[in-house]
Amino acid sequence: MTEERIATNLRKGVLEYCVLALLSHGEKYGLELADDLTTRGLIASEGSLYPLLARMRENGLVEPRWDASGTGRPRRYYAITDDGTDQLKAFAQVWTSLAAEVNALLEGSR
Amino acid sequence: MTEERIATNLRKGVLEYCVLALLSHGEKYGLELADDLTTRGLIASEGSLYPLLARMRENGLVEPRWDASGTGRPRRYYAITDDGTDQLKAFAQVWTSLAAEVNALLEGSR
DNA sequence: ACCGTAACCTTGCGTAGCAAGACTTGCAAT
DNA sequence: ATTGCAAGTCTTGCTACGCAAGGTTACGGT
Repeated sequence: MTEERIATNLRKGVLEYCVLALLSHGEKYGLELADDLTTRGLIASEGSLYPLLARMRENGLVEPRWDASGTGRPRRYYAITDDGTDQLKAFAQVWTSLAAEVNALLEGSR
Repeated sequence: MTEERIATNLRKGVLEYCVLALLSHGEKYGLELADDLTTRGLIASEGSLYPLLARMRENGLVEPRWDASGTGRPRRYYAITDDGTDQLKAFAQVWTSLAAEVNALLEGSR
């Protein structure tokens, strides 16, 4: 309950870059990303991911590609773009310094 | 520009607990908190802090006290409550595991 | 024909940070 | 006295994002 609320707000702003980090290893499709992120505790449902992927597509951070070669419904594979890679680097810097500040505060409060 | 947008979203959900952590050392008043948090890069302006303090007050996480003994305008000092201390502990756990996941992803993407 | 399931996407909602500025109070200089 | 300034508190309007729930498309098994 209360911990879910905490986690929900923590995820804001982190998720987008976790997707980029995952894609930096190679392309993945939607549900594959969703399952991975759910396992890691970074999303609560697909409802967070698909709107996010749409935004990232519009902003040119990822490049989608339909693949209907397999069986079942066609999958949409996403690859990271150069812009996405740049954003990922920028995020890593901001994250590192913010995480350091938060850790310092938490350390000090014990 | 872009880094500010990144930081803005990262701050969501972190700020409330950074305030609790700061108050766990002893009570502080509004602008004192604001200056400290600004220095640490955790808020961009007081506009984030005062509404947050109002929410935390309503939720019983902090206990305010007017102090007009000194010089200048009266200050409103905030102290952390038992509920606030509990929330801070809960946050520390959620934060630690989420930060570990994010760090793992960033490590892996290099 | 029907159902389950994988995969994709949409809608409506609540929440939280932010910029900008309003309001109040005390003090100091003219 | 009056003006100006700075410290301090709070409000308004905006935007962005995660989420739950549900809807859609395509295939395979019975």
